[in-house]
Formats: sequence, structure tokens, C-alpha cells
Amino acid sequence: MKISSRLAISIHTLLAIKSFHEKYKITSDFLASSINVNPVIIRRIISQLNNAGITEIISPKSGISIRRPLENISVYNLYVAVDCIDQQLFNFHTNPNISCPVGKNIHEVLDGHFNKIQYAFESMLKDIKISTLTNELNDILKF
Amino acid sequence: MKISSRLAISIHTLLAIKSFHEKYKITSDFLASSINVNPVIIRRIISQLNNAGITEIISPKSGISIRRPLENISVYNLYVAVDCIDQQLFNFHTNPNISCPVGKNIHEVLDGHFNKIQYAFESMLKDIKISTLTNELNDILKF
DNA sequence: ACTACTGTAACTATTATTGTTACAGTAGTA
DNA sequence: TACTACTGTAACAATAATAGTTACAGTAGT
Repeated sequence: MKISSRLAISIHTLLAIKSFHEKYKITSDFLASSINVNPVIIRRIISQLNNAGITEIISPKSGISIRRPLENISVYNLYVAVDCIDQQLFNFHTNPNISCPVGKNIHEVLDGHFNKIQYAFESMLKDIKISTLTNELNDILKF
Repeated sequence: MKISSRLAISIHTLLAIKSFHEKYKITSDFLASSINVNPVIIRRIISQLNNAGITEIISPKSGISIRRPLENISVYNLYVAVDCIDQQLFNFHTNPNISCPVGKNIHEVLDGHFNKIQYAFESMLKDIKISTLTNELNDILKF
């Protein structure tokens, strides 16, 4: 089980747009060369970010731009936008035997714990803003 | 992305063993009927739990038993035993372009955040002991 | 020898991920 | 208007993980 690289790629994408948008026109080919994946992968992710209102393309000639202030975009927003999750983080066997006392109550025992962990996990993703990441990147680049 | 149902099944397995080991002989068929999956699925999971020293089978006739006190078995132990994880929770594009300043430093920016979240996530799994879950199940069953 | 199991191989189906080529559509430009 | 440079997306392939099945050899006790 791994969280799709779409999450890391979408973060990389936003950092690259932020770093280069003044000097270069941001195209899927441009981003693909920094991230080193096929441009179609980038276009698919950008398409998902557009749908989520995170990025936009005004016109092919003007390139991809970020629509919201970076402090209003969290890693969780990207995680949702690029479809890393499917409702429940923890999978569950579908039909526990309800004529067995354990099977009948296993959901009641586990759901609370699983939901609590999922909530905490998602909260941690929410706590990371893209603006924080760009600041950290800039600090590294100063040396 | 979902965490394999092997985790929920292995928890269910331990709760069922704990609940029924005095009245019934615990076999893969017995467990399979409570969990409602094919007995081979159970045998594979039991095999992994045996390797992790969590359960054991003294002999086919005596059935499956739990080897450690339930307060010494955490959900994290099961999570590792049944192979829900592959080192890193977050996947990463393999070859960011190191001649690009963003590509060169993306790991330095993200790794700390990702590792911190993974550590916290695993800590939450460690905090749930099987003994807690059996107590909660027993509380439900009292009604 | 028989019985009741386990352990595991071999196979299938399904799904997700990652990647590729190809091409129609579109917004600006010459 | 034709051209250029892009996007958006379909179609396909490869790989891997999950979940499930049947089959059967091996083994511990009876």
C-alpha cells in the first residue's frame, strides 16, 4: 500500500510553477522535464487540479497558473484533487458473519479506531500548506 | 489507496480466537465462517502471524492459539506482520531532474513532512492494543 | 491406515498505477 | 485564413497488488 505518486508530483508541480512562472511559460512539457515523467501524466494531474479550482489555464499560450494563494492550498487539497483516497482509508472484509457475535460487532469495535486514525492522518495533510513548502524550498536555494 | 483488508481480517481473527478458544477448536474453517472469507485467506494470514510470533499452531488437532499476551500485540504489529506497508507510505516520482533547482531539492523539502506523517500514523496503530479491542467487544456483548 | 487439519502452489479476476502514442480541439499569431 | 503551440483525452499496454479459488502434499494425532 502506497499513496500514489500523483500527490508528490502535484506538489512538485505547484512548487515549480511558483519558482518559474515569471521567467518561463509553464507548459506540461516544461513541468514534465523537471519532474521527469511523461507530459501526459502532468496534463492529467493538471486537469484534476483545474477541476478542483487549484490551477487554471487561461489559454494555451499563456500557460498554467495557480488560482489560489499558496497559503490557501494544503497538501490535503491536492490529495483529494488527485484522487489518492477512496472514502475509507482502511479496507474491510465485506460480509462478516452477523450470526457470530464477533462478526456481528467487529465494525462497532473497529470503525471508531479506524475513523479516528484516518481523521488524524488527513488533519496532518491539511496542516501542510504549499506556502510553507515554497518557503522551505527558498531557504534551501539561498545557500 | 486503501490499506489491505488483511489488517481488519487479522484483528477479527485474534478477537475470534480470544472469544472462542475455550469452547471450540480454532481452525481456519472456523475462523473463515465468522469472517466470511475463503479459509485459504485465513491460512495465509495465520501463516504470516505465525512468522511474526503472534500466533502459533502446536498441532493441527489442537488448533490455532495466540502466543503473546494481548496487551503485547498492537494493531501495528499486525499491520507489519500481514505486510500492509512497503517501507515508505508515500510514493515518489523516481527521477526528479536534478539539473532543475526544484527537482534537485524536492526530496529535501518533502521527505521530512512525509516521514513525520508516516511516523505519527504508525504510532497511532501502535497505540491500539488487541487487549483494548477485546475489552471493547466484551462491553458490547454484555448488553 | 485414517482423519482432520495446515501450508502452499497455481491459477484467475479485478483494480490501480504508471506509462505510452495519437489526435482532435482551441487560442492566439503571422 | 492558415499556422503554431499547446491542452485534453481516448486508447492501449505493462506491472503490481488484492482477493479469491481449487487442489494437493505433508503432518500430527487417533
